[in-house]
Amino acid sequence: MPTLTLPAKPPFSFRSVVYSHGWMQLAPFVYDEPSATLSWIDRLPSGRVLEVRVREALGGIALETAGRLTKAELSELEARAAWMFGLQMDFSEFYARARREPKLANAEKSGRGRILRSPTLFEDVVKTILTTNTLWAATKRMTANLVTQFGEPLPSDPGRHAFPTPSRLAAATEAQLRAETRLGYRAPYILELAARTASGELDVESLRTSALPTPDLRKELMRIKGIGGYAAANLLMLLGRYDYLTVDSWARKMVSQEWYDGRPVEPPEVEAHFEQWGQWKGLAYWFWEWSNPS
DNA sequence: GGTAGACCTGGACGC
DNA sequence: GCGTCCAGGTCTACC
Repeated sequence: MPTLTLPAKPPFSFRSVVYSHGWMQLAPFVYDEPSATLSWIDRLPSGRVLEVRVREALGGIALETAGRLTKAELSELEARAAWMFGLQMDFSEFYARARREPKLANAEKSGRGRILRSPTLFEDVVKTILTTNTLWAATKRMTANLVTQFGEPLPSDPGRHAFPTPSRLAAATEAQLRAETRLGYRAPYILELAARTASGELDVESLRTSALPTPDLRKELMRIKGIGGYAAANLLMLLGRYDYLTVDSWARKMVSQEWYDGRPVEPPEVEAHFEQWGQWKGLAYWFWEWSNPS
């Protein structure tokens, strides 16, 4: 397939999206720094498993993959890439406010705002659950185990796998997910999510285009077992809703150092510092230039 | 609605 | 080497 170029609404920075959070370190994503190329193994709804490679292009992204795709597959791939990189997202209102805040003065120039998403929201929900109450190294390990053990292999290189489908995960046992995938107590959460999604009882992908007010959407996300306040806020950010903060231990530490001289702070104190940003507070917090990041 | 205690795992740390 | 703490929290029971 020839390289496909997809335009993005300016300002756009491929690097800013890739480094927007840790997702690019999670399987099946692979980021090659020298060539500045993000690649992953994807499984399209048609059943085709392929490697997708994306790099920056003038005004957007350049996407390439091997083999001939049908028209429907090509269209699906374009839609996925547009969603993952938020190509048409508009942050002009956020930038207008950020220009008046020294700690966010570089946001527009650096094209900050877009946050890397996975091809499906199901994958993002699973990964988000795997970030809770654990170290980042363990999140990477659990995700890699899931992909290797349950993802469909790339035909031309069976050692590489796509993210597992809901039905494949639903067919796993809790014992397997605990003992072999090392998910611990998160195993029943992942299993229940996969089973509800595979059966059609839960349509997580529909939440991408939900018109629900953010508090209602948050409640909807929190009906998924394993998704609490932090995880819901993270998923809302991925959905382009920034009204809630992802207040975790790292956030508390940053706010403590920034405004409280290192004294331990609670979530309400973190919230208070970004309240004035209204619907943009999640982004203001996320891209804040902390004095002592660690 | 608010709070205490349990929960897998594994790296970091103190002894 | 061993015990304890805790991390990009959440759930359940109880009040």
